[in-house]
Amino acid sequence: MIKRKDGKKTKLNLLNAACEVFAQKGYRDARISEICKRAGSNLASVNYYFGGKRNLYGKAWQHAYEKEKPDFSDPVTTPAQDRLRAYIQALIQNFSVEGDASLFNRLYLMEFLNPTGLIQNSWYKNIEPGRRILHGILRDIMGPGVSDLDIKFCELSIINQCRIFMNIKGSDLEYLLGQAITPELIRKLARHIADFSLAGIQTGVAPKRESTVS
Amino acid sequence: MIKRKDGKKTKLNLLNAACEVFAQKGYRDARISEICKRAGSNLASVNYYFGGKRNLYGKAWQHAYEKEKPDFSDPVTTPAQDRLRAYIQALIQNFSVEGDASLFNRLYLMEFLNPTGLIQNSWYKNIEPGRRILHGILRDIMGPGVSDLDIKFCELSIINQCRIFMNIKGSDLEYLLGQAITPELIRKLARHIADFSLAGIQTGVAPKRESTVS
Amino acid sequence: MIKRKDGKKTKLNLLNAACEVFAQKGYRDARISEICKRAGSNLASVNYYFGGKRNLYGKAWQHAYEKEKPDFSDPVTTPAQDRLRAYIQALIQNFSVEGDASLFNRLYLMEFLNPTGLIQNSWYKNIEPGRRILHGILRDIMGPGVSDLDIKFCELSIINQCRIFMNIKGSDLEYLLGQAITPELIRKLARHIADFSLAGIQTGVAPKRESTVS
Amino acid sequence: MIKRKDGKKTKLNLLNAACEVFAQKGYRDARISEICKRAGSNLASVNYYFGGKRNLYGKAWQHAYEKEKPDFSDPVTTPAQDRLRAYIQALIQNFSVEGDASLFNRLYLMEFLNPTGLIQNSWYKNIEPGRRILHGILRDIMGPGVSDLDIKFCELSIINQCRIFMNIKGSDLEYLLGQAITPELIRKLARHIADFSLAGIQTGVAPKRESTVS
DNA sequence: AATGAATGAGCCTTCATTCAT
DNA sequence: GATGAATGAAGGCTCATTCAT
Repeated sequence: MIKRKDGKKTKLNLLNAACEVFAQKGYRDARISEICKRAGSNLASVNYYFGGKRNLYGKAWQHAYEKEKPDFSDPVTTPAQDRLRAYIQALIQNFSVEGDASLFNRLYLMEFLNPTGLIQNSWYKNIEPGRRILHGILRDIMGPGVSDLDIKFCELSIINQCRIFMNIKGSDLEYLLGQAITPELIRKLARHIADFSLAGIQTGVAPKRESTVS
Repeated sequence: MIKRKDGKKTKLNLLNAACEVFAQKGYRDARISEICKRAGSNLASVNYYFGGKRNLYGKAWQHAYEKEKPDFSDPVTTPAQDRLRAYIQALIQNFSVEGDASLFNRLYLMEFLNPTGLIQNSWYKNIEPGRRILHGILRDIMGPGVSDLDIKFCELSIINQCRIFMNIKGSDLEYLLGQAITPELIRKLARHIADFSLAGIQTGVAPKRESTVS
Repeated sequence: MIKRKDGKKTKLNLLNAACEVFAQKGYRDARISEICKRAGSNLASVNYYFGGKRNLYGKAWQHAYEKEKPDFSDPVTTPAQDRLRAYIQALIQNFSVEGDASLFNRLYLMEFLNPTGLIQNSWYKNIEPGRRILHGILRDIMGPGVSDLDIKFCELSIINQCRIFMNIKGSDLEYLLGQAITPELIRKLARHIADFSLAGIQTGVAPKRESTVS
Repeated sequence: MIKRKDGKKTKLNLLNAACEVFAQKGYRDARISEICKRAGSNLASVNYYFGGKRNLYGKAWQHAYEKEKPDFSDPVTTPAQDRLRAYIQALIQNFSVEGDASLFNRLYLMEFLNPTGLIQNSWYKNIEPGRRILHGILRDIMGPGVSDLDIKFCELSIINQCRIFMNIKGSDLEYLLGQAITPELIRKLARHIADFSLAGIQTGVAPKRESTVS
């Protein structure tokens, strides 16, 4: 069963294995020997296909993002508030695959903590597009009279609420909430965030208190 | 020949140096040689005083927390809403020392990503107390009729909003907001979070919509 | 798609590329990947055509010698002293192609320093023939009364003088002589060696001092 | 017998072992594992003491030179011709330690063939001084009327004659000469070179033929 | 006949730790 | 009590070679 025709497959195996191991162990603690073992390939294959551990890390990062890219493709005809709910739902799901920080999010934090310099412009390429969609939704809700900064503050409020799973271990979250994390609970949480945020957004609209005015 | 008088001082130097290096490089990339050099001590001193790199890491974690512990000691007589504003202010300041993720927060994320098992019960000992205070404030605002889960959801919404600096590089944040991060901007942000959250909290109170009811 | 028609050509390309790379980098530092790239052939072609790096090295050695074999074919009727001058001229040119040690000479030194055992009897096969010619010339000049050892000493004196370029970098030689190495200078040098040697040879002739007599 | 006090000794052992192994195998083929084994030290000791293989190579080169530095310290009152004989004797001995190319000469050739760039200015620091002495001797013999270039040509003629052992294996030389290489033979050879050269030198003097005049 | 995919052996280096002082 | 010398373990990478096509 010694195959010599699956160049693409082996590469993909390595990529997947790398995502898991890098996300689990971090760049330095990740052993290419383990990655190769999981991918069922030779120890030298990482160098052969990617030219080294560092390059593999960069490719794995991108690969993980592609796999988990959230889908925000709601028709513009949908009411803005419903679009926001869908957005939050997608985001929180994205952040909470498997209950713990998802593959990509772990890699994102890794890069945040120990920048390798191998992920060039990740923010602009990967994060920014999704944020722009949120910006559009918020503009629709808040109206043209609101300043861009106020909208951006709301973006941050919403996105960071959705990042629960990025900053806390599933087990700790369960301890805190006093109950197991079920899909049902996550849905409940998404609804809370949406309600909470829609109310918060109103603050920035209409009567326009002195709130964010210096 | 300035020897033999600074047993405690050397230990403290090591601790401070360790905080910096661990926070900067992460556990694996941190070199005890660098820590010792910064502390102005001998290469073997880490082993001598702490018995190894792993133990030093644990101690450094605690040390960093003590140094940055936020102060939530508002008198209970203060109106709950004002206490919440103060709480948020303290939290965001804690998270944003120097504009980037603070020392302790970096270590917190490190431990989150690569649990060493050396930080036993850190959550319960260090994070939980502060959370209980927030819980109390929210209970005061929302009243006794609200379920504990609803309050905890609000806790999460608030805390995570304050964690902005934990998940994004200062430079990326500046790009996003379109302006430099000044103390003034941070105050503005804190005010936004307070306003946004106070509005969001109301959702969970009074008319009690079907919100968090499954 | 220019395949399957150049078996011989590819082999020759490999041989030439190998000479260059081996001479430039030495046996160990030479990379067959580079040889193949220069030859415009496949990475596996070396093994296919030559059965491995070691064998290729041996073939390249021979190939380089054939390409630079000096021409000592002066008619025996020419006066012996003129034949010596021509010999020296040929030798020094052979050793100084391009101003630096020539291809073959580098390979010769390589093999001298790190015998691979692949160049069997190189001395006897390649060097010896030319030396015999010199021996004949010297015998003609010095006469039948001179011992073979004395003649051989003169051979060595002459040959080694011609080996200037084998032991010193062109740039160092220029520094030493205080001028650029031009064809003109090389001719001057050849003339010096001839004059110098012809005078030296006389020592071994005639009056026969106690010189080389133990 | 585990010693912890012989830092200097271990370093010296490594240096000596390195000279041997580098001279024997060349830079690339030399294994630091073998060097360490010969020095009776740990595999990591090369990095500890020298910071890597490359640095060790540079130090070994210098070390080998110091060990074999020829002694040309004849009083200036000695007749120039005798000083030349002594010089040649010293040079040929230097080049022929053990019958084969000596340690330093092998390293010299290695560097000549595969410049590492680690031997900075070695030529000027190590080779040049000895050459200047020869220059002085020749100037004394040839008189002030002779051009510098003519003297330098003679330098080259002499030095290269002495470099016999740098270019030919001892065994090949024995084959060529038809006898074993004994100290007696080497002395005889030195005498030949001196006689041969002294005669050659005369060419460049007195009547000043058209010799080196283009 | 000739090639590109894939491999395995081995080397240099790093670095936390230990030992003798 | 504290230090500098020295070590052992292990990891990433290189590269000639082999295999299946």
